[in-house]
Amino acid sequence: MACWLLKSEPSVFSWDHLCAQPGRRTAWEGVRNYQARNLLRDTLQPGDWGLFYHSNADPTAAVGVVRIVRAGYPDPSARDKKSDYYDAKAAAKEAKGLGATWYVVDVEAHTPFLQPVTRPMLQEDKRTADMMVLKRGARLSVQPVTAAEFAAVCALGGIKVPK
DNA sequence: GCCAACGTTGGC
DNA sequence: GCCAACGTTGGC
Repeated sequence: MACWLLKSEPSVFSWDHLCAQPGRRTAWEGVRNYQARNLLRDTLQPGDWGLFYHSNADPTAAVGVVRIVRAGYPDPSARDKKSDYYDAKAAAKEAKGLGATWYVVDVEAHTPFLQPVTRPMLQEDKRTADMMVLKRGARLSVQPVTAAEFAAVCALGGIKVPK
């Protein structure tokens, strides 16, 4: 069972937005970075855990645990003209049967943290201080997290490590 | 709002 | 294929 950190700007899509979705689940749309795309397409698996992280936020923090509930499949927003994430080139390629460019997984809200685990908290705790999200210039929106880091963040958030 | 870091684009 | 210019991300 792998663990991940999923970044989202709460002004665009927050934990509360996720919880308001039918079934508290959603397709993790709009990732337009090849490295993150590869993880979504090839590596994330149903049953994996994710830390939902609010970037560009006040506070910038991990706010809850999500579960990956569907493995990678083509991102519907890439071919949806009405979507902010529409990608004309990718849509044309997909329409010709040449395969999708962008991928999503489905995620489901599992447990909110009792308190947000803020960036300073992550920096100060030696169990989490090496997390990728804290590195300078770490822009990857889907990041691997170790099981130990995941457990520590859950503890800091005041919840039991889900299993 | 600033700006450093990063990824992508495009001229050559 | 190189690399400068550009746009975006995201912490502060």
